[in-house]
Amino acid sequence: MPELPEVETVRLQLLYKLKGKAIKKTKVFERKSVGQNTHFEKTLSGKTISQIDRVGKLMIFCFAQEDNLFMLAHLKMTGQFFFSDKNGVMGGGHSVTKTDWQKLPNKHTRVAFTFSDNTNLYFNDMRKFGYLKLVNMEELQLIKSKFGPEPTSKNFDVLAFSKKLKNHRTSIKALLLNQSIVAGLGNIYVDETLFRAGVLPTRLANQVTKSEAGKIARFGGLIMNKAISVGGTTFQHFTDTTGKVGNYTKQLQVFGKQNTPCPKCGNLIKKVRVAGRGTHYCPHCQK
DNA sequence: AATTATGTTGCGGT
DNA sequence: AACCGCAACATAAT
Repeated sequence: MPELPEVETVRLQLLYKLKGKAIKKTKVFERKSVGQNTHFEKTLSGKTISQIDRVGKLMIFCFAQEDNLFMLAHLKMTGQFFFSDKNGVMGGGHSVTKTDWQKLPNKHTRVAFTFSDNTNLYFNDMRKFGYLKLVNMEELQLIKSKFGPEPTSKNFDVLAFSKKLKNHRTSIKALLLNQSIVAGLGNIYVDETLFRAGVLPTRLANQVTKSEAGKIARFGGLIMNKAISVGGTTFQHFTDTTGKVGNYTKQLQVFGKQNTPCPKCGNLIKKVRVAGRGTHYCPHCQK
């Protein structure tokens, strides 16, 4: 589930915990989760995490004294990270049940790292869609170049976005899910954004006016920044080390609210299938 | 018990 | 090129 706000929340928590730590040992339980790379463990041995960046929903681990090695981490639908030290476990990813973190590693643990101070990082991923992948600078640049701008960015070019919409005749929902158009929105925040902007998910992208495109961009950024500020929609953390507790779930207006009254007009929220995804909207407020 | 849904993305086919 | 549908996989809910 993690969309941009959730990934950003996880990134910040991991950065706080992992910056400066040297990898002592890596254990791969599921080779598929590291792109079948048989040198994964050896390559990371002794490397010190210096930074964690992010583009869209993709995290990018950087290492000290290494300008040509990066570890990409994509959570896809069910990926999670857990960090454990003598104080307990902290986790981030999709929603978590007790058994996920009470005992680690467990049956969903795909990769485990032990650092030189004997703290641990676990990558869990029930459905094995997510991955950790080692790349060089050239590969990283290529991957980065495929992402569109993020609506959360101050420099987001609304006019360029509006013009881009004119080139497509698929639904606005499908386009907002396309990470090469705008990066970071997923199924939940697309529905929330279109509700706030008053635009039906089924509207063809090339029929969206400049004014509506502006609203979509503005609300998309606003909603995701707000979600980041409260720790995302589905992120749960357990031994709270930062003092930040929060959950955007409470602020959802339409997602998962089918057959309940619209918060603006009171008509019932509908759920249909658009672009192959469950889609929630208000038939009265969205045109 | 079989079917359907789930937060993502990349692929192959039209 | 743009777009659709589905596959990747596991689990919970209907």
